[in-house]
Amino acid sequence: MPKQTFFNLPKQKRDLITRLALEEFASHDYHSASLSKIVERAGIAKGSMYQYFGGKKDLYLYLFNLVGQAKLSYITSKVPDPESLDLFSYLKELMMASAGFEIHHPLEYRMGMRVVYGDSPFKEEERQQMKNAVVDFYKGLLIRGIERGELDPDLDVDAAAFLLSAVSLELGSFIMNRLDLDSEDLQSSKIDWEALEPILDTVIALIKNGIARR
Amino acid sequence: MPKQTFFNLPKQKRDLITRLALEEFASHDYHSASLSKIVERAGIAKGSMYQYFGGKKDLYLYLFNLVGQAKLSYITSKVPDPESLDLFSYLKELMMASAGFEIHHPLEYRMGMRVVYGDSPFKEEERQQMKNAVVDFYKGLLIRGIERGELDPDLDVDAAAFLLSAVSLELGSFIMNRLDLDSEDLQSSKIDWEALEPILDTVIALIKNGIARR
Amino acid sequence: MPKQTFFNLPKQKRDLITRLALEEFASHDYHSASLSKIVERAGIAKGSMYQYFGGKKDLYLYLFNLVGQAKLSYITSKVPDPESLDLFSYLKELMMASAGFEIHHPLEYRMGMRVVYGDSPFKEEERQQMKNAVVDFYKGLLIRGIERGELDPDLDVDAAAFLLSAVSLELGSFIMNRLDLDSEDLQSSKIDWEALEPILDTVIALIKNGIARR
Amino acid sequence: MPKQTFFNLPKQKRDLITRLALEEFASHDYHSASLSKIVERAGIAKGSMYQYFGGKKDLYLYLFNLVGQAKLSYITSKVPDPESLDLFSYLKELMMASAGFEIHHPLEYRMGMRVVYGDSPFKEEERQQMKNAVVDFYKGLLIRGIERGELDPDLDVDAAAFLLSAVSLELGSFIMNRLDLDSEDLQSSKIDWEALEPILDTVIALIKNGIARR
DNA sequence: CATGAATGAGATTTCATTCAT
DNA sequence: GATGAATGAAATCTCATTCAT
Repeated sequence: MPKQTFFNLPKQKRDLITRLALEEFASHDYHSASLSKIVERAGIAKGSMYQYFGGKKDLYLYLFNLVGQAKLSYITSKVPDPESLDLFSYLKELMMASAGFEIHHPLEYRMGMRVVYGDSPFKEEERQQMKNAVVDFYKGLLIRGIERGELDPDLDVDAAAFLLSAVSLELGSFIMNRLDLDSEDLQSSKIDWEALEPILDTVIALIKNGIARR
Repeated sequence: MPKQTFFNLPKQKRDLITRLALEEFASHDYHSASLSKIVERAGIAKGSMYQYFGGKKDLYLYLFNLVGQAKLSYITSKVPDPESLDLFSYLKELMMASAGFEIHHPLEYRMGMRVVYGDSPFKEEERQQMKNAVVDFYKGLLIRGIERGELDPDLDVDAAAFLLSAVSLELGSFIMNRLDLDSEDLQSSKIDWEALEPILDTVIALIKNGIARR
Repeated sequence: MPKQTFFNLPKQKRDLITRLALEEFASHDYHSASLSKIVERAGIAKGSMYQYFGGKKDLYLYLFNLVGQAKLSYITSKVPDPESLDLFSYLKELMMASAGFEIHHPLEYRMGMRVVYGDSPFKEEERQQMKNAVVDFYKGLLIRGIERGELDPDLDVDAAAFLLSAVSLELGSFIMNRLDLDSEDLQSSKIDWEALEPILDTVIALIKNGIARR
Repeated sequence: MPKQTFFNLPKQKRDLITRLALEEFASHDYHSASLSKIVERAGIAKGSMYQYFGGKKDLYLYLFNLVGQAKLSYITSKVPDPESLDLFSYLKELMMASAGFEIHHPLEYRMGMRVVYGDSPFKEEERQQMKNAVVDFYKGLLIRGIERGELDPDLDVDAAAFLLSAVSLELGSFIMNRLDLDSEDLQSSKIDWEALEPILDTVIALIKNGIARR
């Protein structure tokens, strides 16, 4: 919840501040991230940041929400209507979109990871809620899958949702490994988008059928 | 590599310092963790820490090794000979032991997670190596499984190892959720150890057979 | 290269800081000089110094340049055109001005001596360059003297320049001795300026004719 | 004035400590020189230094005296009886010996320079006394020269002594320049001893006859 | 006599935040 | 609304010195 003054800024300036702040929080811990560095790079006065935001925490929360919205709208725009696909196709689209976000918005991705794993001004409770939100989303998906007869009604939905959430959390790391990329490649976004699909096919197949011999 | 001074301390004091340092590094990123806080809580002089350790980084590396050894010896002591079990039984034992460690050594567990995800004095390269070590371990396991005919020779070993590593990373979080525990419960270790087994059975089954309807 | 912040300060405050810093660096080696002491005496916050300067080294370099400029402008203002005087008269004027600077700017003088002889953030190479600059200046003077027929063409210019540089370095010490002064007298500047001239005459005569019997 | 315990040490150990301490004080300011570093390198306990010496200052004074004695005995051993030589030949021998000391005992030389120019636990008064001791020595020499008819009775003895003292202080620096050496060459003592003589001849001639055209 | 752990002062530096202009 | 100087707490680390064993 930045102050109104922030939204009164010319879009260009607002975006500059947002981007630089995001870069800082993406590459540093909440505690280690430095407002001083941000304002220095942005070429604005330190006091101005306090005209725009209530303080460091306020800025953090703003970016956090921004990242969440960005991810949501990215994925929403890429993934088709869940009703039009069977569960596993939908899962694949979802994960491809998710991977796409990580690749095309590496800053947002890395900030998101820090929210989950690193220091943050959130209480532990709130952190758990975030993780649960993902799990709950997958739970909803699975329940619908059962209702539509795509999944076994006896499926342990909690456990399966956990499996999906664990995979999706680490998926980015796996893809980078598989494509032999590193963070810098992400920045420059020279990703072979079509190379993504077979990787996801493989992962989804494993989730679907397990690793056991048939 | 603490200095000899540290090892000459009476065990009680040494353990106190180790525990307090571990608590600090378990609840804060490397940069945010504060030597000053540690010595304050330990009731020792600031200079004394520098008699014991070369500096912050030295202390961190010491704890890091400690955690690694603790985990290794814990798991080694709990998990039976891999040759005497089929793959999935072994996996279950492994993950139970792993979960047991997380439950009974929550500080060590959280410090370990920070090494993987948070800021650290390690170079990115070294961090990747650690993650890869886990994946490689699972790869070895899977390859043996194939050789023993327990797994399909066509299994994508990399992808499957990634799946296992992702699950094992998040397993602690899932168990805490399932048992409705939080960090404080972990500290007091009032865990129903026998409640663990069915949870693992479920997870292993999912990994084994996937989530699809049969 | 202090920050703009420093130059924006009211002259009074800027001068206070400069003077106190100069006093500290004049009476202590670079390593021993203490920013903490300076800010304490100046009655400003520790952090403020870092608004003004990049750090200890930056402050040191600033003072170093200040001293150099002060000396240059002082001497330039006192010493007449070298073309209008014979070599030894010019030398005398030069050394009188130099002594005058040492007497009237004792802090600057002592800081300068420390740059030459004491610890400093300069590399040894740079220190040599400074010393050489003085020697080179005298070499230039001597060469011109030869060209103008005032000196023997066979004069060993290097050795003579060394002699002049050695004398000029220690001249202040000699004058203080001769006039029975100490550092405190310098501070209060109760110097009999006219007493200076015969001393310099004597020294110049020695340099000119040597100490041997004629 | 070290404590008796120091002199009770086996010579080998005593020399080791002396040498390492000298190295430290030769390359650092009094303030910056570190007892900790010395004992670390010497492999002895910190407390032991306080059994040997009253403290940092005591150690410093001990080394200071040692250096003085070393220089005195070195020069005494090299320079012939002053009665057997004319003044300028004696001066030349003196300065050659002095230069020889600087070259063959660089640590002692550099420590001596620090005593004169750098920070030290001596009061300013004491520092002046040391400088004066050198000047007084040259004064005695000059007075004897006058008495023996080698110098003009009207010579300004004070000024001439100052000249000699200034030259002798900087002589080392000049020689190093002339022979194109640096500190490291000193350490390894690969000095062409015979190259020294003509340099000194030149310098002495300048002192003797001045730089003026005849 | 030797040891070396303990101490606390003091060093440089960074940071979030406030507030007068 | 923008500025940026001022602040002081807090961080890491080094050091000379003491003292119990």
